[in-house]
Amino acid sequence: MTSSRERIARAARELFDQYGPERFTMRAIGARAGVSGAAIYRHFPNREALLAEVLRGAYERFVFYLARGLRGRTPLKRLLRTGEQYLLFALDHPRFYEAMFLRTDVPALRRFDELASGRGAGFQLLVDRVRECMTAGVLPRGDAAEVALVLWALVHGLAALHLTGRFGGDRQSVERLFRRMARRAMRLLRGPETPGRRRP
Amino acid sequence: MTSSRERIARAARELFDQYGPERFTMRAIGARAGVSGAAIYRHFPNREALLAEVLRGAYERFVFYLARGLRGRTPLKRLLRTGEQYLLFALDHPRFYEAMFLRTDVPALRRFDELASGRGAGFQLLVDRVRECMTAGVLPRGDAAEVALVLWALVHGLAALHLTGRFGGDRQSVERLFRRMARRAMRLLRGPETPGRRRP
DNA sequence: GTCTATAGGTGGATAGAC
DNA sequence: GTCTATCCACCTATAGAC
Repeated sequence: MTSSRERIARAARELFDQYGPERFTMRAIGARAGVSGAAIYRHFPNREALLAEVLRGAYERFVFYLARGLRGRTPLKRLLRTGEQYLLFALDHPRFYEAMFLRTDVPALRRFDELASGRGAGFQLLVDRVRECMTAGVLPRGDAAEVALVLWALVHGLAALHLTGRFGGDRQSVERLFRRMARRAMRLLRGPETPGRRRP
Repeated sequence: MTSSRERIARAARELFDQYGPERFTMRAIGARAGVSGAAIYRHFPNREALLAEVLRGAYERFVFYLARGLRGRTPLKRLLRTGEQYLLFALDHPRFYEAMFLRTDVPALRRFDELASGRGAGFQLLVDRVRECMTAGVLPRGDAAEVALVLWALVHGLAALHLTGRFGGDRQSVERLFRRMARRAMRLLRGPETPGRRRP
């Protein structure tokens, strides 16, 4: 037994996940939920509130992806896996990712600036993985937040260039490039002071 | 003596540079050029064509920025400068940069996919700088296009996170971080095989 | 060439019947 | 609660007077 509100929220979420904000119209959402556009206003005050609910769910899912990075057995693997899960979220939910990290013209997003910024829970998860590696001596000690920012820029840049069609390849090629990139970055981030394994 | 066509094109360019595609309406462009919205259709067939002209100019300016990277005195400096100029274009013309590299909902942009992709003149300039470094032995030999792609992702990620407000800092802090990032990346990209200057 | 007026479309939101 | 009808705002583009 699903209520109308649930069906509307579900329709809105699916519509946004598939097509992004452009087709996120009250009429289209209503049609998908089996009601008129006007009926939605009995359950949500306006489009903005409905969109906010959809995006809240997207951020939850995003953090859920990142948290899977904790499953790795070593600090380095946890860091790599966190980055991989970040990319997977972008590839699995391109419209969500675009809205969350690429666009600036979705007013409802302003409510979530905290979540999708250097102050958000997602980024903090990455910083924690970097710090963990530094503590374990896998990465040279330093500003964990800055290293995390560089890694974020790397994977975000890759995801963004792919999602906007600048990369030109398919999903598989992006995932492969990410793995090569991540390993190279980690190898390099050990710094010239510790090439190979001279200082364990 | 400036023709109406020139005044309209100029108004359109300035309007887009300042506010992006949202406010790029025929009425607003006409108002800025001192004519009505309808008058524009005597000089351009439709909004799309006018937008295409604006974006063509933006890509020219973009390549002009990148070409300044050629002024550096060493291969490494030319590469770093190319990246720096890339970032400067993004910071000087954020609305252009957004439209060219962040957005997917500007139909007129599809005409320029070549230019803003891995097959474009801009990217080729970067690949050339990387290959130059490899030839000079500053970078370890390898797939120049792939290394260029990683560098592109890095600087694009930084520009994109900044422009969408995820970075949180001001323009200066981004430029500073870029320089630290670029130097670190170059140091690291020499690879663990050649730390310091063991193989000149 | 430029104007005003307007056609024609889309989309958010409300009114009032049921 | 849900419907249809409608209002309002805003956009591109065209028609026809000047």
